[in-house]
Amino acid sequence: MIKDEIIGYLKQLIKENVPIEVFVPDNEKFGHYSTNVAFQLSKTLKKSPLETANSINEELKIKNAVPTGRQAELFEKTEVASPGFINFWLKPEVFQKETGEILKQKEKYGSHTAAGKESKKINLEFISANPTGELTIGNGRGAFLGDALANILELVGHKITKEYYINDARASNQIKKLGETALGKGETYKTLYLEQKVKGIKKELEGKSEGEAGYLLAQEVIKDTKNFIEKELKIKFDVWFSEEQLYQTSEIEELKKQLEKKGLVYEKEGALWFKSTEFGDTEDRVLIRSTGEPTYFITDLTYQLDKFVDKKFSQAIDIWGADHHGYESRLRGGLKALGILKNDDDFKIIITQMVRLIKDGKEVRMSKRAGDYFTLKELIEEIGLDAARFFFLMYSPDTHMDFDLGLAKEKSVKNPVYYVQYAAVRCQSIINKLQTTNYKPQTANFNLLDTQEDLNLMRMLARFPEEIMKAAVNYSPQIIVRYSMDLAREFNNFYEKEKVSVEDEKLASARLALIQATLTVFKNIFTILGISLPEKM
RNA sequence: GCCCCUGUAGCUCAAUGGACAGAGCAGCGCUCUUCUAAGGCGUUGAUAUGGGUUCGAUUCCUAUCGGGGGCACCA
Repeated sequence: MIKDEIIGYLKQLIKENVPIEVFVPDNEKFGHYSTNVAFQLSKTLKKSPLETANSINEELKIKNAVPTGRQAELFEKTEVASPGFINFWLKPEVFQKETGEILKQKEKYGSHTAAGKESKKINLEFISANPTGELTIGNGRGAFLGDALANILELVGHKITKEYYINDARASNQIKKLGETALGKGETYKTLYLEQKVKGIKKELEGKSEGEAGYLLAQEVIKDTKNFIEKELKIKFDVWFSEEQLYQTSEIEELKKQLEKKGLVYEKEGALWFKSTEFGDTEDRVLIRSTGEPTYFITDLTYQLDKFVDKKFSQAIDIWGADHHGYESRLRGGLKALGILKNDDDFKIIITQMVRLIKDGKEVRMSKRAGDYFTLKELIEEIGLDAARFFFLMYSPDTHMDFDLGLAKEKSVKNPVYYVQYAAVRCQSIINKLQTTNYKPQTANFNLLDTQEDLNLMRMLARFPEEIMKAAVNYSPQIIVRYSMDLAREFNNFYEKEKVSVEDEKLASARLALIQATLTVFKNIFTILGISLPEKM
């Protein structure tokens, strides 16, 4: 990454141990890249940030004057700006060379090898919806987030296992309630969707207990869900983990003993409680009910423990809906008590906030139980997978999203996803049209590309690996979505002002190669986000 | 009452503690004999409120006032 090269040079100059940050400033009058390191240094040096920045810049200038230094190949100009920023302008060759890298690395461009740093083995669990109905729009948010995040983390060199936890235990209350619904003895989950599923397995249900009936019905729902996730959402899970299977082992029992041994449990009113208040929870929680049945808590704790102990993941990432947030301190406390977590990040929980669905100016209440909810399936039928993915991914999970159905549908042409796709399709279309001419992009001389628009586009392309890294470190796919919009804008600007088919064939070849590089980055972005590249628009 | 998010432009959302707070949509005015006008250019417009920490606060702390969600021997 270009950014890292700059950091490398600064490290040679700065002996003090301070973090060196280099970033792309918002305003281009502050340079291609910029650093605030003088502010950090001024404290230890007891000089003003401006003085500090000036002395660093003087050293940079001296080194830059030596024609053999690599540094001299990097900086065109460095400048100090009040109150203490150092701004860098890089030579065109830096970006011209980087554009060549894109064409060389192709679909690998943007990825990082985890050499030097430890490549983590990460378990990423998401969706994990209860098998009591179809996936909701809220599930969709977690689904797309998890899928894109997996792609991003893989690009920076981690090994990701995508996992779906199925809450299908016969002994659980939820499955029993589902069974009641299946047998017509209760209406907890009564929906049209389930009624149809029940019809399909009427014979098998006869004479079954509630737990068994619920389990059977759950299997039908899961079959559907799995199919929907793979075929419609285009998400591929590595592991589908069944809660019921956990009940078949002795692991829950063993965990109970382990906690007892550590003195972290006590009995009260016939139930076994975990002292979760010792780990930051607001109250203690039941592990084993007075009926002798384990709660979801101990089952889940067993499951999470299994990720670290048996399967040897170095990090587990869970994506939850907002309604589960209260559960975090309990579960985290349990894992801490067992000595599993070295630091908080080992078990990373990402909470996605609610999606409010607005229809005709009014909020559509979504409840599985009420049965009048708008499903993810319906949403995708209405606005398409690309738009759905893009729209959900462009916002931070912390945002309480308002999703206006009418708007999404009616204005779908103006949805930002089309803006980005349009730019990519334009690239493709230019390539299709011109690649049959005498232009030879494979022998492109990028040094010929030196107009403002050429350079702006190349600079934007060169940021891609840096954006991937930023997105990975912050677990934030929305960074890539925002970047894709910036790139589309930069490309459209380029398109307005520069042409590929110019008289000078060498220049034309270079331009065509630049278009190819742009398309490559677009394709890589689309792969991360899971959206398609239309052939025509 | 306690806990988790959250309050930025007319609307939906951005901004690892950085410089003049950015986009899209909506509005207004330009722009297609040229590789896709689903494009480009210009323009109007915002950090809920009061303290604090800092060279620097939309960001961190605190109080107040709003909004969403959660507080089960459900999962």
